[in-house]
Amino acid sequence: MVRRRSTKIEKSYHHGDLRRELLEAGLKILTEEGLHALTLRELARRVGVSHAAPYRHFADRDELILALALNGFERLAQALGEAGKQIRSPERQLEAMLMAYIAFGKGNMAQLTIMFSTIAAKKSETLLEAAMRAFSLLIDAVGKAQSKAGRPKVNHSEIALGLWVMVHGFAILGPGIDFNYIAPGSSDTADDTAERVLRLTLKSLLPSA
Amino acid sequence: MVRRRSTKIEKSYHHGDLRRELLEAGLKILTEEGLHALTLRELARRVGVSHAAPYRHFADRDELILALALNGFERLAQALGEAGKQIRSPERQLEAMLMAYIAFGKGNMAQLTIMFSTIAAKKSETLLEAAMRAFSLLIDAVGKAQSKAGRPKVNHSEIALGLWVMVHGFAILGPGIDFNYIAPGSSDTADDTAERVLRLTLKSLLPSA
DNA sequence: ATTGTCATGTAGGCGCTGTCAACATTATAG
DNA sequence: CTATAATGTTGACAGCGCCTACATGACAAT
Repeated sequence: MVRRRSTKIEKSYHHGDLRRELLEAGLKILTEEGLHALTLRELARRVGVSHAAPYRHFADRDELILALALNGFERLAQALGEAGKQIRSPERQLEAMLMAYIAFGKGNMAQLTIMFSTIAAKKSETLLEAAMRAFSLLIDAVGKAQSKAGRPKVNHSEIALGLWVMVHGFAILGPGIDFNYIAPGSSDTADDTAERVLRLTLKSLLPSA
Repeated sequence: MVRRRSTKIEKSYHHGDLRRELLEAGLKILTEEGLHALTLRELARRVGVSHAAPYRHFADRDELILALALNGFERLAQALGEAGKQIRSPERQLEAMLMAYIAFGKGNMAQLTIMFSTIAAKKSETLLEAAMRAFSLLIDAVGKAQSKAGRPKVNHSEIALGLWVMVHGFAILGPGIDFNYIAPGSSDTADDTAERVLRLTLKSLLPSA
């Protein structure tokens, strides 16, 4: 009994996969129009159900946002994981992960914002765990980069934390600030500037790189 | 003809200082309850005017938020400026400014968020200038710390940028993340952890510190 | 002082939203 | 096969941003 909407032929009373489609539509709205445009009624409209249907899957708007925040950490972890897939050098791999973080933020500003504002609201332990799962990828990468250089992993979690907040800052500030105004370097993009500063920091923090 | 509300005796048709009071009440709501609670009608209620009165001073809600973002950069610049007032050592002064940024974020999360999300919306040149005014304080501090060490100010704006995005990241992530989970150090607070990581980075980036 | 103009505040209404309660339909377990 | 739980619909309510029409008063020109 197929009732997926993919073929959009059947129109049964029960939708069949509403929660997933709500999340997909929600992510789309969030990405394209921002948090203010993310409304349960618009969501219902897009998916083709009544305005109250979403309440069967999310207690309220906050819970929808929380679900999207969770999805954000999962997608972030995946992006980080794939970033250095075919790079051998651990230092380059770390660098690729950091740039992947910034790229994720660039393409998912609103989601990145809710990811951390939701965490700050401290409503969900699950969300915190998802965040830690993503972050542990960074810690590991720093550790590998250090141990490849033959030295013990000194302060490697502190360094990872520092790098994390740094790329997060770049991701958040990047779209708004004209970095050339600040760090003149012929005529490079915000990404280039971020990369340059990041490399500079990396070289300072882990001398092997 | 005094008609300030401070003594709340007079009740004239015209308020006299509505825009200022709206901003004050708005900042209070923003700080205590967050952006979602910042509504023009609630604002009007608190100040004691009709629900449409605020529209004589702000074209719409976004413009109110923009004004609060501008106010945020002014308060941030002031906080940074006062941070190292009675510290002589340039390195310590820089460090104090960085910690002041984090402290500002801790006490003004919602405002800090709108400051940069509003900048990202690129609606106001004035706002960008205010941001640059605040940031230039950081650049100067880095420059002084470098030149005191007797060496040329190499990359000093890049370094300032790196530090900026870093403390911004700390300010945003700090309230949400349990840093001890990540960077175990007996049992220190998030602030302590931030300070430790910051000092570590500082020492790497400007060897004089 | 009188008057006209303009800034500022008020009253009421529109369409949107989140949320709830009551009801309809279907999946599914026993 | 049938009760029951899960899921979707309808209709309502209050609060919101924002608009228009109107009221009040500050102030400058006469």
